[in-house]
Amino acid sequence: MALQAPEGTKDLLPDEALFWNHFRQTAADVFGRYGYVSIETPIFEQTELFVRGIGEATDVVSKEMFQATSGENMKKLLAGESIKAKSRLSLRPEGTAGVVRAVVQHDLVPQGAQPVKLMYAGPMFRAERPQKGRQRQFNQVGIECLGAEAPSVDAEAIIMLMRFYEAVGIPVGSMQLLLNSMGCETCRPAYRERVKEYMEMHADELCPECMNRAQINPLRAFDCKNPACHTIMEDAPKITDYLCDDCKEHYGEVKGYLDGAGIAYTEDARLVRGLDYYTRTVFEVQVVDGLGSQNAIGGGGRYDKLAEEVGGRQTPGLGFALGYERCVLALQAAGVEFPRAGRCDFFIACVDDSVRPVAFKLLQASRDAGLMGDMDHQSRSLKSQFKLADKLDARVVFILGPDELSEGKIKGRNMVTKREALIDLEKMLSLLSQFGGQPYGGAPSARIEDVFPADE
RNA sequence: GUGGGUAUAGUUCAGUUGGUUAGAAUGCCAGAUUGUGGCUCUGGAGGUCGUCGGUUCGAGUCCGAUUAUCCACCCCA
Repeated sequence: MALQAPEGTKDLLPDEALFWNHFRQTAADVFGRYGYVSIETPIFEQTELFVRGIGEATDVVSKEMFQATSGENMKKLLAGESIKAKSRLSLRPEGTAGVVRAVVQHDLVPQGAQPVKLMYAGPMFRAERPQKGRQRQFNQVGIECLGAEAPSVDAEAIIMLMRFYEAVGIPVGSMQLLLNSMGCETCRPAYRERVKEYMEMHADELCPECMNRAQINPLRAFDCKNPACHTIMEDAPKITDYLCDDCKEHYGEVKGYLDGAGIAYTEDARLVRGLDYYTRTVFEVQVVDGLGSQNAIGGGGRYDKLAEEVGGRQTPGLGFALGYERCVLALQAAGVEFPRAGRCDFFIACVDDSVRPVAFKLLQASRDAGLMGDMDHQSRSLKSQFKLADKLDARVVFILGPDELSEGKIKGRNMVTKREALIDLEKMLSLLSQFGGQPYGGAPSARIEDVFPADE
């Protein structure tokens, strides 16, 4: 049997790849206005980064990471030998840890400096069982802001996130923004203890898994889908009642900024994110249609201790990530039209093979001048060539045959108006050559109207 | 890791209580008189029915295994 893409992976075929590019471009446009600039970090990192950054007890790290060890080291591991810590590599399961590592390594936020605002877009890897809205390799777009503790940064990022969804076409009414504060190192431990105590009081009513959570990370029990646990946890102590004064103030100011910007949100004391690094503000955006049970299209929060965790100086941070594939599902559910394939200025149709060399030369000159066009390479009938031109959505078809060539002309046909006219081949070539110089990547570029005016 | 569903043409799917040469739509290719697209019409190519085994005179159809995939749990974007 023919080989196929690995479990949980998906090819982005041309139309989809086109939309992925559009999606990233939109993100760059929106986030760029808020001062975010791109960063590219490796797709694999030392495993230790994720263990320390995300947390050893998290599901993401404890059971969902793809190891990416070299062949030599893999042999050693299989033979039961140990390898150096720095040789233990993993494919990144999320983007934040790598970005924070880069910020620390290159000291992008020197003491007392302005905060740094970074964005990224690319594939993440988690060895989970695939289902709707969940793949083993999936694409995320995310941002990280390091060096600023102010609540305005939190609010700004949330506003920016919602603006992005809107820009990319997700109906505002289909989204719900959930907001919570998880406290900091001074108030959360006490709160955790209270939740743990509460859970132990209700030990016989909670599922075994939640009782396990009570020991490792009690707050995660808020996420349990078991109805019984759900009702028990409804009455559990709420973090908002236990926030220290600083956290309470911070959270209040975030909400104030959001209110002022007219951003609707739902406070959800049960919103606890599954990554250990989160502190204070956490948020998640869910959609109602199209996503099955994986209904979060984006989420993030503040992580004021993460930089220290990976060996840097104390640097407050905040970020979010949004899942590309899930956004696509949400867009499809909302019936949003996807942008079609790119422009095609012209197509050169050859009446017979004798004119192909001239057509080829003209085609190349046109491309060098900045036009997008193509010709047939299979000696197809003129009729077929027109069909092909139509499929490419060419605006103009140039027809070149022995008749035209003998007079030094070429015929053009506007595919919309159906107007046809003969133009001088030499004039066309010299016109195109004026756009030479830096044909690719440069500004000067011919338009199809320059060569074949739309109407006269 | 656990549970359930599905597997037939490039794609989306039919296929009767097991019975001769496995179908449709769409896509692809070619024609419908002279060198011209979309619409329409006609024709054509394309499938060892996921794989292996079993029951049977006979299996796309029934049974088992296996693989893949989808959905759900867990968790996350």
